[in-house]
Amino acid sequence: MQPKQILREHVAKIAKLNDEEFENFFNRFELRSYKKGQTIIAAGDSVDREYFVLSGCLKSFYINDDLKMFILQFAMPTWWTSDYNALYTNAKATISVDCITDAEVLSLSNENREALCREIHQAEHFFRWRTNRGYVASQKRLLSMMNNDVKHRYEELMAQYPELYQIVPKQLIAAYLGVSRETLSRLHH
Amino acid sequence: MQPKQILREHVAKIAKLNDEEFENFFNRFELRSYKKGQTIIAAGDSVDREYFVLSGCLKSFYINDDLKMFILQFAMPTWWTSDYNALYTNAKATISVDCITDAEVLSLSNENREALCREIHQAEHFFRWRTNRGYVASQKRLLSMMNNDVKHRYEELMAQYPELYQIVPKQLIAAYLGVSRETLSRLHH
DNA sequence: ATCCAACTGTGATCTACATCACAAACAACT
DNA sequence: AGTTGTTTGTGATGTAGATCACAGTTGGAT
Repeated sequence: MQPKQILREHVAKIAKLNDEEFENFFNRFELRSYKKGQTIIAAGDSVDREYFVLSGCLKSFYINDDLKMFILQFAMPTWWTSDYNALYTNAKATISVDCITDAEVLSLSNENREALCREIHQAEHFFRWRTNRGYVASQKRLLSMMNNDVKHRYEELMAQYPELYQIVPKQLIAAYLGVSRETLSRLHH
Repeated sequence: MQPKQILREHVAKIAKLNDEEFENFFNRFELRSYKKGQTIIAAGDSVDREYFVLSGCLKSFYINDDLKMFILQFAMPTWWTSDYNALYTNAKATISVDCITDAEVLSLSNENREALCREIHQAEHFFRWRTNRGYVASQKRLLSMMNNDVKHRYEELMAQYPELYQIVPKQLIAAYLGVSRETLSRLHH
């Protein structure tokens, strides 16, 4: 399917844009391709874009002082990702984003998003709902983190995204669950 | 300060509403007062409102099968709270909200929020930014949960909201940090 | 002032998970 | 096919924090 069509169907679920509006909407994006392992945002970078995944799988992650990695999100097709704190506040990135597989994305600058939101009321509506969903998902994950043990969290993740099992090395799944790769490996006993 | 003025200043930080628009905005809210300990949303309820805190302190929390409580948020003046999952999806509440102290709030129905967002572009803008901030804060907390030990998380919380120490029983602070009250108590050694 | 309920501190013990160390399996490139 | 790096499994040991039990303390209601 065409990038334009993918985005159109995604947006149509939430916002009603006529052809002219969607044309304007789509034209604000840039199509980009990345290879497996390529970095899109590195910690320390200035961040002025967010990314809508068309194909492949990205991860957004934080690396602490002991060089331990924590994964915030696996971004699959039709997911959005960036370092939103940096993007919204003009701070330097503390979250990095890179490619787990080859990937195609549509990238949108902060400036263009805000322009769209100004020009097209329904665009603002769309981005409001997108973040609402993200917020609810993030709270759910926080609760699961506090409430459930690793096994439970692992099964939850696999139930929700079975395709991850194929694509993503287990040490990355461990970094998402907030557990050591050794402990994750021992789960199958 | 008057409820109207508190809301006006809060909204003005993000959205530009003229007098007429703000009048419409404000009139959609209902002023409510609650006593310490009163429940605003109980798990299992239908949820059709969210709450803007004028004075006092609320908590939003989840209680698991073992009757253990986890606190999502302490809602202080100018904070918003609800069970947003339930509110957005029309599901029954899994998150409860009640009053840690006597409190005054402005409540806004889902319907009225959506009407405002339809009628006033800047209202939609406001609610988009409010959730953006919440989303970023929630991700930060998730990372801190995975990365830092209890002591670190406790100091972080106290640095950010020193007033909590006075108002909130320590067992509730423990429930926010995701730790037992005994462990929190032993932190001061 | 007194009573009851909610809150806080502290010891003893238990457990989920981390860390370290090493070996085996797998993939990728030349 | 062989070399190199990346990923996974598994044993041994260490530790942060949970849980249970009980005592002391605070605070609101009558």
